[in-house]
Amino acid sequence: MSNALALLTPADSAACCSPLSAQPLTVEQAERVAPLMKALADPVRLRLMSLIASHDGGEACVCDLNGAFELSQPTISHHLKVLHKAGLVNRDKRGVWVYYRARPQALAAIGALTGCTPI
Amino acid sequence: MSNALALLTPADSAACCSPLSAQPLTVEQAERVAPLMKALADPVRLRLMSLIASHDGGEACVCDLNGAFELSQPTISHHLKVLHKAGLVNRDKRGVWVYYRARPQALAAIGALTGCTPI
DNA sequence: ATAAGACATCGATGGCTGTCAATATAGATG
DNA sequence: CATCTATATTGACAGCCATCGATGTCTTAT
Repeated sequence: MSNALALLTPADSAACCSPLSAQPLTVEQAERVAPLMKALADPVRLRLMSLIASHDGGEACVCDLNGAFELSQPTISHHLKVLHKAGLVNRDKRGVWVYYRARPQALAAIGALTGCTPI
Repeated sequence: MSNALALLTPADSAACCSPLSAQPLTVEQAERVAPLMKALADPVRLRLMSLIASHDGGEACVCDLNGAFELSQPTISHHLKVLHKAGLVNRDKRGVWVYYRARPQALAAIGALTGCTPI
């Protein structure tokens, strides 16, 4: 699981706001960010990510998430796997339960392109 | 072409940074942002958007864009159409040439979720 | 050991997507 | 009008994706 987060050098980030508008993205930058955005570009996964990130401690149990959707348990499991493979969430099994924790750096990597980078 | 940009109320934006982590997205919010992100979640379209946004005057002629990729002209045309339908760029035909112009509000709508909202 | 619960994986299916070659459209120019 | 150039549309194809039911795995409880 290589990390897709080292997207921008400090110099890039200095070009606040929207580096995407500051200068053309390199092929490499585009190919690193696109999978992140793709993983998040789904209503269910956006809500999952938001539910996890806004939950107490920045993490949520799958048992909390399944009930929030009118989708089968395997489908939710699939979406969580996509988020996990993209590096947007960490997975932590504790006893019978599995907790997913948001990785703010991953979100920031997208925000760094489309919005304003804090620092 | 309904506008997909009125994503967050001023109250939402006040919750800087990463509203996605502040409270769970509503179904409606998620369904409005996801198509925007989906349109941008492709390496070619990310570069197209960046080329357009960073070009002089925030707009670029298709003739400038075709040469930047090793893809057929119809394929670039297709990707521009996707960006246009998502509301990420405006289309302006002037004579024989077509200019695409970035809509910063659209980018900001994504940045507002994943990063920090300026104002 | 057996059963029950939490979550993941598998296999299938219908729909969407990126790409191209071929063709169409429309404006400019001779 | 005929032609050239810039861009879009069409049709086809291979590959990916969201979803489900069925099943597997692992952990705890009885």
